Amino acid sequence: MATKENVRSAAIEDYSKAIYTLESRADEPVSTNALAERLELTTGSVSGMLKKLDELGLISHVPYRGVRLTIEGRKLALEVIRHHRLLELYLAEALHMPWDRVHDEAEVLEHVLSDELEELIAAKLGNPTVDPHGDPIPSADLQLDEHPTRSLESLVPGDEGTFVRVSDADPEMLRYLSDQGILPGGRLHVIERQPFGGPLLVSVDGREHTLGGGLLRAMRVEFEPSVVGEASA
Amino acid sequence: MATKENVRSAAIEDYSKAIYTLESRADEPVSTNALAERLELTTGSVSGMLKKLDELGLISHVPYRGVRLTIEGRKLALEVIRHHRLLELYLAEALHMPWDRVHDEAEVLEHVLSDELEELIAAKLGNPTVDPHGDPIPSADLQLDEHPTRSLESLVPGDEGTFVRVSDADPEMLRYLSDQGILPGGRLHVIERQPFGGPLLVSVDGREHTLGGGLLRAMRVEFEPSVVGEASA
DNA sequence: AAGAAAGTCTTGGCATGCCTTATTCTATCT
DNA sequence: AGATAGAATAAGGCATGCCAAGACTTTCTT
Repeated sequence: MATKENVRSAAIEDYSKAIYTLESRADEPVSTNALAERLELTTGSVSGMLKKLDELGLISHVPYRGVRLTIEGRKLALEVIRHHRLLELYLAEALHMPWDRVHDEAEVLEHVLSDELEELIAAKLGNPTVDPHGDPIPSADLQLDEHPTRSLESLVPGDEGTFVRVSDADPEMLRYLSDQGILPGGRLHVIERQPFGGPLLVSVDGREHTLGGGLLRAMRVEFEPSVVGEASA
Repeated sequence: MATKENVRSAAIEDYSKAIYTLESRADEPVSTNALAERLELTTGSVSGMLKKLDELGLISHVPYRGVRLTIEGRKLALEVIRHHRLLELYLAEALHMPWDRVHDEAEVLEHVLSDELEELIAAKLGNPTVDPHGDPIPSADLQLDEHPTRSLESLVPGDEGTFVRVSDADPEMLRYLSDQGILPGGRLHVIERQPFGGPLLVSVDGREHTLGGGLLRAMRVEFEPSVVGEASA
C-alpha cells in the first residue's frame, strides 16, 4: 500500500526487470540467490535491496521465501522492458547497429529514455510488436503478448515451423547465427536429431545446418495453428 | 601527472563541461562560486568535487584562486559537448523533436552515449558541424572551431548579417523564436535601435520583428567576411 | 523422526560517490 | 586592522555495493 511513486534508479529498474523475467519463467516466487546470480551481485547486496523494494511497494518479500512483483512492480518492469526492446529495434533499424550489439547499448539507454523520446521512437518504428531477436515489445499500455513458442531442444525430426525468437544474451551466438544466415522469420525443418542431447540437423530457408549446445536452448520456433508437432524423447 | 584514466561519471562530466564553458567565456580561472551557480549546487559540494577532479588530473586547482582544465580535462569536456550537440541535432533531425526540447534530453543522454553509437549518429547526420541552435560540434578528434559572432546586443542600425546561433538554455525562448519564424540561417538587418538598452527593430528574412531583453543577449549573428559592421553605443 | 550437514538468507559493518549544512579560514577592500 | 565576500573543511545523509558472521530452512542420514 505504501507505494511511493516515482522512485526509480537504474538499480531499482534492473531488479524489477530481473524479478519479472525470473518470475515468469516458472510462476513462483523468485529466490534471493537466483536474483543475485542473474544480476551478478552478492546475495547480501540483493537481500538489502529487496528490503528496500518491498518498502517502495514494488515487490512483496517474504523473508527466506522469495519475492514477487506487485502490480506497481510489474508495471515498472514492463516499462523498462518496453524501453529496452524498442531501443534494440531502433538501433538495429534506424542506425544499422549489428544485432549482436544492440542489447548492451539498450541495457544502458533503457534507464534514461524519457516518455517523450520513447513515443517518438515507437512512432518512427510504426509501433512495432517484436524486437530484432523476436522478443515481444510491451504495448504503450504495457500489455505483453507472448506467443507460445518451443525451443529447438524440444523438437523432433519432421517438426517444422518458423524460427521466431532467440535469446539476446550472447552476442557471439547472435553473430554466429547471422553469419550463417539464420535469422528470425526463417522457415525451419527438423531433419534429424542425434541421440544423447546431440545436435540437430535442420534446414533454415532451404539451407542445411547442424545446431547444437546452447543454440538449441536459445532458439525458439513457432508452429502454425494447425501443425502442432509433438515431442517425445 | 597522476591522471587516472577512464574515471568518469555524470557528475565529473558535468563539472568538466561547465568549467570548459565558463573558462572560455573570459579566459581566466573559474571560481568555485561561478561553478556552484551554474551547476546549481552549493559551494561546499563544488569545493569538495574540485579537489577530486584535481586528483584525477582533470583540472588544476589553486585553492582560493579558481580552477583551469588540464589537457585531459579539456578533452573530456569536448567529448561531452560533442555528444550533447550531436544528440541535439539527431533528435531534431531524425526524430523531429522540437528544438526547444532537445537540450534537456541531450543533457541526460550525453553521459551514456557509447563511442560506437556516437559514430553511427555522426555518420547518419553526415558529420555535421553545427547543432540546431547553431552551436558548433567538436569534430571526432575534438577540434572545435568557433566562428566569430556578435550578439544582437552589440548591433547598430544598418548592421546586417546572418542569424547563426542562439543559446539553447531557455526552451521558452526557443519556442518563441520558432513561433515567430526566426530561425538560424535567417538573413538579419538591423533597422532601428531604441535607446537605453531598449529593443531592436530588425527584419529577419524580410519580416520585421521587435526584439528585446534576453533575446538580444541570446541571439548571435555572423557577418560576411567583407561587411564588418561596427558598434558604438 | 531427530539431529547434523548443507544450502540459503539476513544482518551488520564498511566503502564509495556525491550531495547538504554549518563552521572555519583566506583574501581583499577600505 | 577589521569587515566582508569567497572558499575550504568537517560532519552527516542517502544510495548502492562488498564481505563476513550468524540465523534460518531444507535435506540427508540413520
